This record gives sequence, structure tokens and C-alpha cells, in this order.
Amino acid sequence: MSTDSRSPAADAELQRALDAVGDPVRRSILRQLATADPWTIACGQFDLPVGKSTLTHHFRSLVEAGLLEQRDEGNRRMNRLMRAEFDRRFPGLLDLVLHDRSAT
Amino acid sequence: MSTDSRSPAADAELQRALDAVGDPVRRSILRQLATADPWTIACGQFDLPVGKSTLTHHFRSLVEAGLLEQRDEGNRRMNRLMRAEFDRRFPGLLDLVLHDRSAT
DNA sequence: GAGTATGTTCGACGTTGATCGAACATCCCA
DNA sequence: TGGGATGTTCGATCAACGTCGAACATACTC
Repeated sequence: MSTDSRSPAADAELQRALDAVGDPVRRSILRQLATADPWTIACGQFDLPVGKSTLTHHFRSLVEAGLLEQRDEGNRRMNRLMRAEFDRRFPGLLDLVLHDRSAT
Repeated sequence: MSTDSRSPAADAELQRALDAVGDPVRRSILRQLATADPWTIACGQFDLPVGKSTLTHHFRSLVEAGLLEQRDEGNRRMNRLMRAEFDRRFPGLLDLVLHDRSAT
């Protein structure tokens, strides 16, 4: 059986995307972000059961995976879900997280 | 900000699916399986850089996630990729793993 | 300027998961 | 019946990751 292996760079990107989406706290961030208008919600305003430093960690993951974009606005750090961009790279993945209608 | 939280059962299913697909060895299994006819390939015939016991572990993950099905055939354990079934539950996810054409 | 709110950085901790090797079970074949 | 092949189970190990709290930086407000 011949060694499969996609292009290593492509699989590394996929790995980061799956890792980002694979954590429940991060999925919660994505869902809450999807319900709000772009740039209207700051990091501290999410309803999440983790401390501040943990939050910072999760946001970094999401940014590195290309899932969201941040912008400083005075005191606060505002967020935008990069939906179109991410859908272009990984079609269907974000929808899976946001809709999540799997058979019970 | 109101607590989001999908139906917990649904998110647990999604979690298992993402976990299953989130490991490079398991992705390799899925890809090799996708190139062969159903029930034509046994567990030991994969080109993988891990030991036997590790393999068993990965196959269990994939079965529990609903990604493949196994059947004993004498000595060997044959496999079938449950493509249609999994696509129905998580549209696009398996395609993402199999095609993996992300911009380099 | 003092005090408060928002985020980040850093080090530490605990858990989880991937990995291995050895022992075992099962089946096929000579 | 004995030997070889295929998988599984079990216990141990190691690395990665999510989590926290304390200290720090920065910006807004009074």
C-alpha cells in the first residue's frame, strides 16, 4: 500500500482548522460570534465558563486558524467572524459547527 | 449574552466526529480506505508509521465516530468506509479530509 | 492623578490522548 | 498438532493542551 500523504502544508492547515473547531469553548465563541454583527462584540463579553487568560489562549487559536479577526478599539479588542474566507478554504466546516443539526 | 449551547447530545456527536477526524493517522486511514473497494482491505494492510496496538486504538475511534464499519473474515478484520452515512450526518466533513485542497 | 476595566503574559498544574511492548487470543495452513 | 499471521488487551510513558492565578500593561473615567 503506497504512502498516501497530501501536500504537507495543506494538511497542516487542515490540522489547525480542525484543532480550532475541535474545542467546545471555541465552538461556543464561534456560535456567539455568528449571531452578532461584525466588530460589535469584544473578547470579554462572551458567556463562557473560563477565566480571562484561558480566553486569550482560545482567541489566539481561532485567529491563527483564520476563523476570526481582531481589532483594537480603545480599551477593548473587537472581533469579526471571517466566515466567507474560512468557507472558501474549508467549505462546510464552519456551517457544521454553527448549525450542528446531527440526528439525536 | 445568553448561554448558547446546542442540544448536548448533538454537540457530543460533533465532538466525536471532529476528534476522530482530527488525528493525522486516522486521516491517513480514511484516505487509504477511500481509494479501495468496500471490504477489500484489512486493518494490517495500511501503510502507517505506528504499531499494532496503536492501530487498534485508532480503528476504535473511527468506528465509534461512525466513520467506518468492520467485519471479521476468518483471520482478518475487514473495513468499509461509511461514506454515505457519515456524509448525511456531517455534510462536507469527510470530503474535507479526503480532498483537502486548501490554498498552499 | 487615582482608580477601574479590559486583555496579555508567564509559570504551574492536571488530564487526556497517542504511543509502545509484552502477553494473550484466534484463526489459518502445512 | 504445531507454527505463523492477525488483532486485541493491558499497563506504562510522554507530550500536548486546557486551565488557573498572579503580575503586568494599557486605556478610559472621575
